[in-house]
Amino acid sequence: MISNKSDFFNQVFQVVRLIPEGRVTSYGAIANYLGAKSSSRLVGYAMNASHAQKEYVPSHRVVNRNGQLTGKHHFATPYLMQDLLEKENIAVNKDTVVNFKNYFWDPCFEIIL
DNA sequence: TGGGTGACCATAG
DNA sequence: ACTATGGCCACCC
Repeated sequence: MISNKSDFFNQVFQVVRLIPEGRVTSYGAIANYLGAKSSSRLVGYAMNASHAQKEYVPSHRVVNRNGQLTGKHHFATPYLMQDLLEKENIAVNKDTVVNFKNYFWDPCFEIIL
């Protein structure tokens, strides 16, 4: 149980905050963890509002299932997302996380229920 | 109240 | 291998 509130957005934000430094996950994985596996679009939609949250949400650690930085245009600058990832020792090439599988962090598997 | 939208994903051709 | 399409459902007019 991530949050008592049934707020979908809130739950997404909570999960994203749990992503460790130097790791990434996918929209689908988060949606799956929240029990809405087909609603991965909602996760992306939620991230759109992540900047407005009181608590910091490391949305740069969330990429699509191919490891592509599809949301980079929604950051302050298009290169910010890649920049933040590289600061966490995650290599990015052509908008794609190198060795994405290696860094992949699946909430279902990593969070102890 | 209802329809459009989206930082996605899986499947079909 | 690549493109098209449908589903999904919370959110915002």
